[in-house]
Amino acid sequence: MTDTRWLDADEQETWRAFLWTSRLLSEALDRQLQRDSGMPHAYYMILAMLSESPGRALTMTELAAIVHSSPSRLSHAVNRLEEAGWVRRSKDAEDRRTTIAELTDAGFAALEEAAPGHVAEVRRHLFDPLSREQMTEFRRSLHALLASLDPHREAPCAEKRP
Amino acid sequence: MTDTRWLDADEQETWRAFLWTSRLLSEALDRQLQRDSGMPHAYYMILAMLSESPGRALTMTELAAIVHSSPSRLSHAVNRLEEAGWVRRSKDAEDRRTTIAELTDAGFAALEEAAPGHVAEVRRHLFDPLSREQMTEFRRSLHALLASLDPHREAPCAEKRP
DNA sequence: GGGATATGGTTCAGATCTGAACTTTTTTCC
DNA sequence: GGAAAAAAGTTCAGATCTGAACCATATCCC
Repeated sequence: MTDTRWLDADEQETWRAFLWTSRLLSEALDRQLQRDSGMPHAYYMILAMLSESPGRALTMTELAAIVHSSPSRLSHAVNRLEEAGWVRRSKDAEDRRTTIAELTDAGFAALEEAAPGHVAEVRRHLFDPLSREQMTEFRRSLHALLASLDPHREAPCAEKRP
Repeated sequence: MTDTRWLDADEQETWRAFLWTSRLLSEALDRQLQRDSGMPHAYYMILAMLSESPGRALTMTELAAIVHSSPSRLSHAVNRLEEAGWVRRSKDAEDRRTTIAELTDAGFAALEEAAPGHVAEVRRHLFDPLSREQMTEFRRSLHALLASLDPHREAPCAEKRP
């Protein structure tokens, strides 16, 4: 770090716009979900990812990777979801180290109840303001950023190669 | 909410890419700042915004607006920053309700120490992966999103009208 | 076989964040 | 002038998150 190359005006502006956009969006989603369904966005994601999995179940490690959570955070979150009756833990018979988290029927119902409002909020803030071409170009840029942020491509939003 | 319009494949992909990008970026910044300077990004922002203000001081309300923090969160954060000796609180003589937060010399020094590494991280993850044209287009999209997320334009990254 | 290492998860301690309640001071408005 | 409302912050209680330490099981490799 000999000689810092500071951000010029356009870069500053872009950086702050990105910061504000991501914070405002995640706050809007959290507020909507908390208000209408009594769960933070992180918990919604857990339910959603489980619901898309075969058998509506995943090991804790798989689930942590998909929702990008630390083992610790996920463990706490699943504790709450289990208290709510939305997820059930069980031990794997093959490998007794691993814990399987399974979406309960009540959890699936809660997710179905929450989804429409959540999707509407995402659409309202993320897609309604952008034209289709803008969205495509925007996604291209995000994938370029992901290449740097996630060099091993662990994120479950792999770039589709044409 | 009669009939939900779900996200199509491209929208799903865009939405997940955005989620991952913003989370990975904010984690990368937090990790770098915590490791090299012992502060989370939110605290860095407070120091940075104070340093750019006349007299390196702002009222708590002004500061909360600029860094987009709730009054409560800001109050907690300034407690920590005061314990670290980086910020000093004082009462306004005119309006005895308001508290003024002022960056100390030690706080300014800590900021100067932290800035190069932080800027390098932002540049590395946000600007190196994008061409200049991509960045400009990306910023345009962000401003379109901000129009919906921040209808009263409270964010300090006002769209420049040509 | 059996110790060293790796893997899967949880727990612990502590930091941060959230929303609501509260205190103090100022402004508004008869 | 004085009660009611607003504004500025703080504090309280509780939720969530973080990183490190920890336990249990499984795999590796002589």
